[in-house]
Amino acid sequence: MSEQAQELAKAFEPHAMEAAISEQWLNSDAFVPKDADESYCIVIPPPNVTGTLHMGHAFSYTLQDILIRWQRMKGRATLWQPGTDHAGIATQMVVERLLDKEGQHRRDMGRERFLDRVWQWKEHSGGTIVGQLKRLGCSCDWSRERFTLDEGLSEAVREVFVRLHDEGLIYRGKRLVNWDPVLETAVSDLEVQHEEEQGHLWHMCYPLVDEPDKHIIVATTRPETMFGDAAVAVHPDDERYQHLIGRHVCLPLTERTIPVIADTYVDREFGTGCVKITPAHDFNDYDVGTRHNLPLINILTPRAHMVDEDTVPEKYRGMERYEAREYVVADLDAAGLLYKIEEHTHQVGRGDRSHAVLEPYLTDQWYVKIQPLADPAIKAVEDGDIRFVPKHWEKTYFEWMRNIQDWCISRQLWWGHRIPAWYCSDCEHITVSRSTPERCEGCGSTHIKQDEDVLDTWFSSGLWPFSTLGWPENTKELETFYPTNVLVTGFDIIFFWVARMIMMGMKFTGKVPFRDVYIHALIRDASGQKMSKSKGNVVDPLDMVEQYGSDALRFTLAHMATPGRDVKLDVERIGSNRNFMNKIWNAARFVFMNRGDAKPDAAFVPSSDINRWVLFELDTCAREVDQALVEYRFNEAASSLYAFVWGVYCDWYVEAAKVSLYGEDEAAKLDTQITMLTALDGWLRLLHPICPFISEALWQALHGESARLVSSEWLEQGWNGPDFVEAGISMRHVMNVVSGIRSIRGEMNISPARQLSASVACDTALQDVLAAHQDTMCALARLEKLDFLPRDTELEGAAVAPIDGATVYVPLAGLVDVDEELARLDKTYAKLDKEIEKLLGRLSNPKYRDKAPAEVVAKAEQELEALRAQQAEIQAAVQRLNVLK
RNA sequence: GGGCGCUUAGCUCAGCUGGUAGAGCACCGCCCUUACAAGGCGGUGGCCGUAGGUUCGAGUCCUACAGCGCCCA
Repeated sequence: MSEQAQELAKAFEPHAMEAAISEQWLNSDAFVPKDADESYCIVIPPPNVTGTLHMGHAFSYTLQDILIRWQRMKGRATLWQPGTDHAGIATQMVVERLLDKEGQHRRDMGRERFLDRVWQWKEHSGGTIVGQLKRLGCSCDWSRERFTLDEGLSEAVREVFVRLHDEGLIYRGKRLVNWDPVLETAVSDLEVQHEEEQGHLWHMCYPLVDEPDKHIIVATTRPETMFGDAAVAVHPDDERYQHLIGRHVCLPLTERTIPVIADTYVDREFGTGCVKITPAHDFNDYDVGTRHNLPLINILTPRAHMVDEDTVPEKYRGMERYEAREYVVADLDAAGLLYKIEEHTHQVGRGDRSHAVLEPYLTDQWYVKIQPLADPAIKAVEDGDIRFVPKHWEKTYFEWMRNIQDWCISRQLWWGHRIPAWYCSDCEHITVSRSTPERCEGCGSTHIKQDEDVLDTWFSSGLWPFSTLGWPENTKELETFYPTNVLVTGFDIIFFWVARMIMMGMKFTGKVPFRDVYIHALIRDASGQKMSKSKGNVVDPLDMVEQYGSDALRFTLAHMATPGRDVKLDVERIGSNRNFMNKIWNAARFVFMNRGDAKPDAAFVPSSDINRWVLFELDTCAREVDQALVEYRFNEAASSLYAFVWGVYCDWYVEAAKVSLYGEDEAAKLDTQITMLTALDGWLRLLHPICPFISEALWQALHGESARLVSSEWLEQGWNGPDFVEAGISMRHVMNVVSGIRSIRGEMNISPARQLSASVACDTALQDVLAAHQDTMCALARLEKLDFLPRDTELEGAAVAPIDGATVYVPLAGLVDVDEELARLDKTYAKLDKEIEKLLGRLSNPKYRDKAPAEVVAKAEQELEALRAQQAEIQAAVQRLNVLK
């Protein structure tokens, strides 16, 4: 037994092995890009610094690592740029919750102390996810790790802000925003989750000013906002209400009167066809208000309590919005002004972080004028400069980009990039500057104060592909790696992030940030539910790594990464792939036990068919894997490897190789030793991108401890010349014979331990081919004897397996009874019959013969002939057996 | 309301440019054969959601419908 085999444990044990390999990689420069003519770069979608690795991350990053490792092996200068995102709202919330437990609040602490606390927390737990990525085997260049709040990246943010501002593309405006009353910040349209909720439709009576005994009934889902009403609107063509347009109604519970206006926005079918218009608290009403020049009446505080102002009757001031609703409804009812209440389901907008019901709220915010940025970004995809994979995601992108709204970029948070704008208290001027200014740009006053707010996190993430490479400096990295090759991410952030990177990239570098956008699916649990902590159906990738090893998890994820479909993760699958890893492990052990003094040799041309055949199959597998990865078909790469390694190398090749390995012929033995090592070397290379740990460990066992697969070359041999093709054909026949015998054995329940003898009836040409592999067939089919008969020999008293070009006989003599064999033959006959009928149906159609390509017809005819021959054999066999009865 | 996706073996899913259905798991036999029982060998199982159409030929292309899911408003 060789040294390597002794070192390898009998069963695959990922823990220690993965840790050791990981350490080797991380303590070397294996992940640092080498110099090369061509480059390849992926920037990591930065995980949230507060986060821990979930299955979605594991999936996405596994796919990226596969691409990176594959390209690295193909010899490109390869950079996987890592980093994390400061995740403004999420991180601030986490720390606020911590403080809450200590009975503290950030407002009491003050900005500086609070931020100290967040940084402290970031230092403490910010590294968690990075450690987890390493555990997964991610081959990022960790020496280049970035954080969105780093100095360099912050500089990029200020640069972009100032430039956009100077060009008039960033402006400050007072308008309605989506306001989160719990977090007390504005959020963008994208951060609103619209959910259908059960609510009510309150029908309220607004009396007419000049006919107090008559009233208009308005229907609303938010009665408490009535204090902000500026009008009642009806549809201009609504015949029911023509006489009301232009008149006034009394606003109940107040002293105010408001006009009745006509606007086509009103849906005549909805409610009563009369709606209250509250311009300061509803997006649609805001537009109506603008058209009709209505006043904006704010009635809410930032925390969604009723304001302490004249607009709200004294009684309701300070009430929380839902409390106020109850009182308003009760008071209207008491006044006889509540007509009815209906059950009503409607869309409610909630904050995606706080889950609080958002308020349309009138505030001053900073906006990016987006259309000038969007146009080139749309064009880049239209022109094919950026390619979505799968392509249909383009539609989603276009749909959003073509209806894009100006982007609210200010957030009323503390954690993030502070807006580089200073307000002067002596004049109205706002100074926007890259560096902190001493005085007001307008009047020179020193009474300036920086904007309290920070920028939306996505504002900095949008710069990620070039800010991480050193922009705004013109760095070597930028020159080498930008535009990057592919962005790998989930569809859920096409708008949030992908679109913004394209817009910002085009604007500030003049180039697309990446050529391809590979959109992968979402990971769900085994029953198709989205994984979430609250549902408790989260499968923790680290648990899986713990249980089955990183390679098994990675292989499973790659295998399930079919384009355009969500992934239902079944833990059992990971278990079976762990078994695959064990299979690999043991196959390698076998090779090491039997390698002798041989070494793998990529230039070696084996002399035996078996050895040529396995290299031919390996070559095919290499092409398949390579092509699959070119097309981002990770599942096909995984399938090809599985089929080759298990189905070809382990199931057939290793078993067949034993004949020469255990035999006396030293030349044949060496031929096999070199081949099995060469093939192992080859498929470990192919396996490396998907299963880096086990492939690395075994490759080092193969080549010696100083060898590193991670920095080695991809397999590109070309074992596909005529000799290899021919060997493949010969082996196909050999395997047919073996399978035929195994079928008889299996179906007749003949013990595997029992040695059989068999005969093959075939023409001399095939006999020549098969005779060369007699030992192999005997070994694989467990035969003590195999002989050959002329093609049309009929052997009596034998079980029959017709195969392509031959008939295999296994003498029954005392093995099984005749009836059993007859039943088996019947079954086979019926199967063939079905096939034949199908083919006949096709071939008997003259149009088919006429129009189908000649080679297709010829193939069908050949098949038919072969099937008929097999059927004839069975028929003959049945007759012979019947004589015996 | 607009858009997108899915529907194939008991389960989870492959099936790329149309050539006549595959895998894993499960299940049923027989085996602890000196790499591996986390294994080996053999086997059962499918009107490819429904209805039309194009075609010599449709799981694959087109249309409609149904069910499920997602996104946007």
